[in-house]
Amino acid sequence: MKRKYQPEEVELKWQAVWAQSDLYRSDPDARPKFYSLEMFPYPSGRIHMGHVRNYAIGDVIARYKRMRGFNVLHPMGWDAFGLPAENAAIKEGVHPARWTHDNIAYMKKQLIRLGLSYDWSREVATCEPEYYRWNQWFFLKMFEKGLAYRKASFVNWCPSCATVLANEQVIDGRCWRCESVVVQKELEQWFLRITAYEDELLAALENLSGWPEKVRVMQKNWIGRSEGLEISFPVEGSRDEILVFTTRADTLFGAKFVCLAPKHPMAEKFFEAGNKAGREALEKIREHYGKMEEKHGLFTGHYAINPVNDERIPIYVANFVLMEYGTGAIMSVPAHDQRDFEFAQKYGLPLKTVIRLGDAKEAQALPEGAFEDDGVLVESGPFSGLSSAEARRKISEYIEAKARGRRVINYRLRDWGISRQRYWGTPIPMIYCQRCGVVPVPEKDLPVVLPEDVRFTGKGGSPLAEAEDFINVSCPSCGGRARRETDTMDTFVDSSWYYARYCSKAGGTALDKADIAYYMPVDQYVGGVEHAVLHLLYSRFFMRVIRDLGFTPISEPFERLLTQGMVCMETIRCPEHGWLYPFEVERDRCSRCGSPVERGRTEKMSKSKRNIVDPDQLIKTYGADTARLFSLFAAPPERDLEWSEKGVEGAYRFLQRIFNFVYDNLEILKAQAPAFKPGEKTQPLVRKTHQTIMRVTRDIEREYHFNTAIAAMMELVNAITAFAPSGPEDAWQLRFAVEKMLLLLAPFCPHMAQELWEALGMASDIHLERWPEYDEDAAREEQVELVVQINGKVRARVMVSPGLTDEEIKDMALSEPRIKEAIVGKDIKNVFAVKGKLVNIVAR
RNA sequence: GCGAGAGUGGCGGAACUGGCAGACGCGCUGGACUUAGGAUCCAGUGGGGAAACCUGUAGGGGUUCAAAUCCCCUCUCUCGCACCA
Repeated sequence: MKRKYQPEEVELKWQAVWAQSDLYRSDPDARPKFYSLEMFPYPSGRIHMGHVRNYAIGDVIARYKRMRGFNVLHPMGWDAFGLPAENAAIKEGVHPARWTHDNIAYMKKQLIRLGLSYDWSREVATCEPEYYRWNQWFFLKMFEKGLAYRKASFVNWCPSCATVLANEQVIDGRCWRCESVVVQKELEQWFLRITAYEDELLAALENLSGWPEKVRVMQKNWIGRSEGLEISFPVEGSRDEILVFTTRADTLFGAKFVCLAPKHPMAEKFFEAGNKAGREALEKIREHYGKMEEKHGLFTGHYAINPVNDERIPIYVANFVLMEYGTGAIMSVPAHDQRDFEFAQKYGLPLKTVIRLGDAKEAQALPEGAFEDDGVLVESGPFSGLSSAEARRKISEYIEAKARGRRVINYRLRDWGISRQRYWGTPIPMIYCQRCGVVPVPEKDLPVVLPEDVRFTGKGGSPLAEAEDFINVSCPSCGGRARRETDTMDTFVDSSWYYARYCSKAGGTALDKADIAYYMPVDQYVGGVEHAVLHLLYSRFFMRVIRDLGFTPISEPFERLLTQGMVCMETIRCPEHGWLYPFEVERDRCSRCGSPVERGRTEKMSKSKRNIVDPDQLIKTYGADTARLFSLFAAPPERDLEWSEKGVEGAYRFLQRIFNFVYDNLEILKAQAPAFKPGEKTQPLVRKTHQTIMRVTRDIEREYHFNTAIAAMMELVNAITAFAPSGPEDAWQLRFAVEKMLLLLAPFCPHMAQELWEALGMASDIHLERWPEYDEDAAREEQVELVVQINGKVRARVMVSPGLTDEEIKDMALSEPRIKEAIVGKDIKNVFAVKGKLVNIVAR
């Protein structure tokens, strides 16, 4: 009775064995370590194809490195705090803890079903007190070091729900629930001083050679370092001064007005409480602040003095000037800055050209816009004639010498506001005492546990703010009545150090120094580009805090980073029913109304476009090995992947062919000794096997190009199935090829490889086997094709033995009859030979 | 607008430092086995041509004995940033 490939049967069998034998558990030992990590998921309910791809990539790396003899740490956990759990509580009345734990249980089953080689003994869920107590501990340490502090800051506020909204709950400026217009409200909040590390975070990017250039550039822009000059502009008729920041000191002589941010203290001063009309006008400008729209300005009635030429220029309040960057005030040079140009146009302000391109003498027509490039200075007093770069230096020196300002470096990066007016997060371990002020929770009192018994209404403040038992405490310092902080931490705090927690099982401390020393840093991190800035930057920041707390000398958490592409699929629309799921289409028609469907463009899988594949369905139909194989075969990991049902079937067919071949030839294969005969290297199938090992190894090592590695394996399988053994004498070649092929397949399709490994009579676990070695001599072809070109066009092909000298192959090429014929009557100008495989004859 | 990346058969994608364009898979065509084929196996498959041969990697120029690959210009697409002074 012939055995049929039934993936579910095979896969469940081995998953049970692996779980039972703890096969993927890692503990420090004498071997070199390899830490393979994928971004842990938010437990949203079910995994999606993006997860499948992400974890398949990480799993191949982990399994491959394990076979290469590394002690591989490959953990998994849950980014378990977050807003959706709270939304579910509001909408469906399920407690966030319950919702989260149910989701984790389901998703964990899904991950196990994919055959991923995790060490589950290291699983963490960030919503467990055992985890978040260390968030609190890190927070206290940072507070001690001045890295955590409190200041007023704005939040999104829905006046109707009387609650704070996260950015993702604000849709087109309106509340996601009631559609009221969202306003900005100022609250006291906690910040982490990431800016203390801004220089280091920026400089170290240069050395992150294992990271994609793209991500490094994004972080660099995010940190946004710029060198410039701070200049004091005296306010006419008063002792006040306005400090501005500019990177274009060379345009200083062209400054025609000064603009203040609406919240600038001087704006406040210019429009004092008594000035009712002025106050109203100022409030109006403030409403336009931070919005990407037309520029709005308000003349203050005051003038500033340009320190280089004593020119008297008006002071405005402008909505486009940011209080958070630089000094909150700018000098405006309308001729050389587009924004200032637009502002000047609107308010009829003059402009003055002080930079010209090269030797252009004639006046350049301006109305089109500002000239923002560097050039040569004109009408700039003693600095006229200098280049922009020189002028920036000279003018800066001049300003500094006159004590009117100083050179400074500004960063776009702001401190990290971590306060969230939410329930489902880590409580910030702080207490407010009327007598002692802000008092940290003593370390011995950690964790500050999130109370379970709270109400979720979606209205009013955070549910914590109404939890009286939680709020009311006695002050740790004076023992008097005090209140707890009710804000919780941004969940990015949780994910900023989880990778370190995985390798540290110690219960009594945040991290175990010895374990960190062994496992850190992460050797390969895999995840989506969407975390290119925030998560990855916060993690780099946290690693440095951890370092400075004395846990480790390591600064960078992730040695190598792979950002995988998105999983995309064709979109399908019915003119009547809109977007359709793939299963709603039958023979190009809508299964509900029978209208012909329109096939749209390929886009990222999303529920709203319905171009999704359900991993559960996929695995049920084809099995985990096929799901993994196709995910890895259809594109290299860093590129977008186009999902294709037909392609999945192709992957399934490939596995089926292997399975059928092994079972069809089991007698022959098993009759062979597991060790192959030495000295038989010239056999074609053996050669192909060595070549395949070489290619697969090289493709994995070279940027994890699994797609070409799989293509090589497919070629080998084609060669294996085409091989007809003439008898027992050469059947050993088959045995050899199949055995190696299974070893190569093991990281990609772990169940199939193990099943057939066992079928061959092997007692060992294939995943504990060593990655096969190749022999370059055995891989070398006996004959190679020599391409002969005349003037760059292929004119003949000759089989030659490899290793001939350039002279020898040139001679062979020239003596080839077809070549002789083709060059009759022509002059041979030159002959080029390439590495024994190509000859180009130049003949005229 | 600025920054990054990418454009190769009907499709997904190969081609290490310039050296046979199209590996591998999908689809398609023909055949075999079949009551049947949407199963399996075999053969073919960039375009033109009966063939020799010509032509072809977004478009145009250039460098080179030789260009998908290097240089210049143009076009298209994707992603990121976007009043950061």
